[in-house]
Amino acid sequence: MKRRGYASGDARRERILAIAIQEFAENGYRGTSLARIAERAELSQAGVLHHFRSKERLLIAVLDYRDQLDLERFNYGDQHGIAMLRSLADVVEHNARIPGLVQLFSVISGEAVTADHPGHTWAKERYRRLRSEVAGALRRGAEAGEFRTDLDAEAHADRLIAMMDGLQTQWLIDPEQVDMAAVFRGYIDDLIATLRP
Amino acid sequence: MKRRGYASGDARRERILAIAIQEFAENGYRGTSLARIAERAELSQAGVLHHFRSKERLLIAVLDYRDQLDLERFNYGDQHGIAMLRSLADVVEHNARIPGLVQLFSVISGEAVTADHPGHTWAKERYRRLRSEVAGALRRGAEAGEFRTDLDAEAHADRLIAMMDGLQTQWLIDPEQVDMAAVFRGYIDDLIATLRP
DNA sequence: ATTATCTATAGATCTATAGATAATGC
DNA sequence: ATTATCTATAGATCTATAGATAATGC
Repeated sequence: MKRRGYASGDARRERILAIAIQEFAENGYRGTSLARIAERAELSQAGVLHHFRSKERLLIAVLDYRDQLDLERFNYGDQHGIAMLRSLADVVEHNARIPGLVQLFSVISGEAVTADHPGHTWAKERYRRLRSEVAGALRRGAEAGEFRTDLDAEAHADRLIAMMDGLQTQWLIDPEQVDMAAVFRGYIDDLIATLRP
Repeated sequence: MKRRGYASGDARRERILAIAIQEFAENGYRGTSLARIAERAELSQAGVLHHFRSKERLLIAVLDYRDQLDLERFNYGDQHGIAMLRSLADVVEHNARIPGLVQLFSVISGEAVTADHPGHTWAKERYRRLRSEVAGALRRGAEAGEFRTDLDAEAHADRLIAMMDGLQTQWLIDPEQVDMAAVFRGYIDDLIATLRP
């Protein structure tokens, strides 16, 4: 069995992770170099690889870390129906205040459409989980009488996720032009009206 | 004044362009190497740079070429109202048959959120043009009596573009799980019903 | 004369590993 | 003993340029 590591090591790992988030978000996986991360974390490049065995493992660690942050903030399983939809709008509003993390996700998802990208499996599973959680919450809303019972939960889940992602891309590329949070909230309001039984 | 180039050169440029589309689509700008393109086009890496003066210029040429293909297929300015919305659904259906080109756009847009990416300006202008064209076509639809007159054309344009892009990402990452064309057509149908005066 | 190629190479990168030394904490 | 570092380096890349040679077409 393995020991956990020394306290100074834990702190350093946190620091590397925080910097790696910024670098991957700014330059993607392929555009990011370990040397640059090492420089900013004030240790040697080999030092970074002592804590994370390869660049690929570092990316995975970053993605897991981000997922964990999300989970702490927003637990999809807790809500359903109209409350869940409004929570999604809150998430988008919150995201508008953290462009760095949004960009990480957006850039990596874009790169990861290729099967051999180290983030491919992560992205695939993330979408599957998100889709089934949102669809489930919609179905529970219909059962609770908040939505019409003939709604296509899967299709609406796909649409909701697509709308969030698509607005993110537009907003990141040209923030002046797109009020991501307002446009998404408009969509949610219209959707609630449409789905009313 | 400069001559246009010899016939054999034109053919070679076309070939390089076609291969570059595939490579940029597969690996992004940063993940693509001129050497690999050269190998596939059967000339030396320096030969590629004779035709396109730098890697950056090659990317720009690829993006312009793709825009031109799009323009030949679909002229947004020609249509408005419900017909325009149905045409958008046709475009998505067509895209489902050309994953390579869709992926090029998706990967480059993802990378290009960073301001220093060579495709950043291209992406920005592309979104602005698209947004104003779609919004204009919606407004003309309202004037023609097809849509209610209080519609927010800009917001709906943003939503439509976001839906197309977002569904593309999901579909590229996990084609089995998402029927991009069907989900988008469902959105269009619902939208037409909602916007009816 | 212009264009299309090639080889060779400068000058930067990059990741990952080997092997050494120092600090930590059971 | 384990962990945290470092330096040094192997072994691959990469882009862009210089300079030479061959083909094209006014």
